[in-house]
Amino acid sequence: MSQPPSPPRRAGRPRQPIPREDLLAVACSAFAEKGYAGASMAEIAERAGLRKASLFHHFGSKDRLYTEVLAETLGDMGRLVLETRGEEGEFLERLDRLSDRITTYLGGNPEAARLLIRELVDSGPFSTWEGSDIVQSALAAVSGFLASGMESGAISRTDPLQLAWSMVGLHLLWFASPHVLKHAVRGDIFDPVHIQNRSRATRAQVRALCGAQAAGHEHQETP
Amino acid sequence: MSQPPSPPRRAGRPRQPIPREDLLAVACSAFAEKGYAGASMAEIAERAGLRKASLFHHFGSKDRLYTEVLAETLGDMGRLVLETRGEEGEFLERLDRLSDRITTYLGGNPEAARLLIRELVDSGPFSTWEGSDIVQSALAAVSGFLASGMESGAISRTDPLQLAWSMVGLHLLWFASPHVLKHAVRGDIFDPVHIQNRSRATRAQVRALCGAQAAGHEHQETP
DNA sequence: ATAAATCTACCGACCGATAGATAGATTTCG
DNA sequence: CGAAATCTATCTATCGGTCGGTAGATTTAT
Repeated sequence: MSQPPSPPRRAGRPRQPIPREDLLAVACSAFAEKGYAGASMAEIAERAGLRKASLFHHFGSKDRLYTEVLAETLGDMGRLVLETRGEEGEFLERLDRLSDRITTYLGGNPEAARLLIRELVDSGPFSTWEGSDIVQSALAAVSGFLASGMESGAISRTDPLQLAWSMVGLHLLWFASPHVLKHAVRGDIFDPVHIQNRSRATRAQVRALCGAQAAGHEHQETP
Repeated sequence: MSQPPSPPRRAGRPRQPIPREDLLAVACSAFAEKGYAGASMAEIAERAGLRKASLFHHFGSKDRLYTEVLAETLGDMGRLVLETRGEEGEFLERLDRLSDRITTYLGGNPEAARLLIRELVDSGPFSTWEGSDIVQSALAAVSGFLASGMESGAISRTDPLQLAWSMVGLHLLWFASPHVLKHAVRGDIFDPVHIQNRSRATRAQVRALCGAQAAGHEHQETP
């Protein structure tokens, strides 16, 4: 599972330093798998192929490393929503686009969903920091997007907040519980085939959840 | 935040021992808030008003304590599903009943949703134990229930697994992220008023998600 | 009834391991 | 040279867990 006494690099400035993004990627995977408390700096360092002290040299503290990792994923998701919300086109079409983008992103980044869901559930030391604002604004953005769909009559009128958060749960939990689903589906949910299946399913589910018609006819007449 | 040198009880057999269920309740709350890795036995003991050594006297190990806590909540949820599935009545009516029961349970047990979602997301040391089977069978039960609804034509025909897991996410995330929602809704989501709101919302959402008609008319004609 | 024996729930003190974090030496790049 | 990146070594705090003991409660023997 690991090479125990590995002196991974010799001391001194290396010919080729480990890229910062690689360190972040390893940390992201560790935090996603074990959570903030469960992942140790030593383990992250070992996985990345350097020593714990070097990790501290780069990031100062575990908090800052986690924050940096989280900000990246959180930023990606936020941008996804904002981008789709700002585009032109019919509402239902953009709603589909949003579902597809989220599924594609979460499917392509197996750590993202777990990392996010952990942060949302945690009441840890990060419930009051800046990242919390990002979550709040992202939630507001989704709610606003859905509300605009209700205004235009494209989807049923309900509480946008409740709808938004149910959508978030619907999207996140699937990709956040790969080992539970591993038995149920036959194989890895991050296989391209399964991702495409999920993509199709979520698009339809989100539409249904929002109270839109099935795909095919894009506008409705109110009876 | 804590009383530092508190000698909570004196040694020797107490006149009134702390009930086991109280210890479990405290542990449940701790595990729900901070996760398995984040919650320490010393902290649980302190919250419960005794010493760490006494906790080990009662439960033997952290693993066993956690297992006991989790088994309780997991059992409750499983029973909920099985019970509703086995009842008589129209499918949509039972689907509503299931939504209501889940919302009532999660709303009445603020730790449950977080504890469950943590277990589902974790790939920790418990992904291969007996509790995993409970999760699997619960998932199968929900899928089977939905499949029966598709057979009878009460809801649209899709992949029961994908639908089931989306439903789980929809239900769990709301009650698992109280501090995120605290800003968005005005107040505590575990207030009876908000629970009732959520109850109404989820019933409608689950129906919509499953591709049923809005509440009111219980059967449909296929055009 | 009462005294001895046992049981139960608790405690303080401790253990090895590991956590996050720091200091200082070393080596290499620019 | 000086800054950057890495190492080894170490610190302190805390982790899960153990040990031996203590005193009130319960049971048993006489």
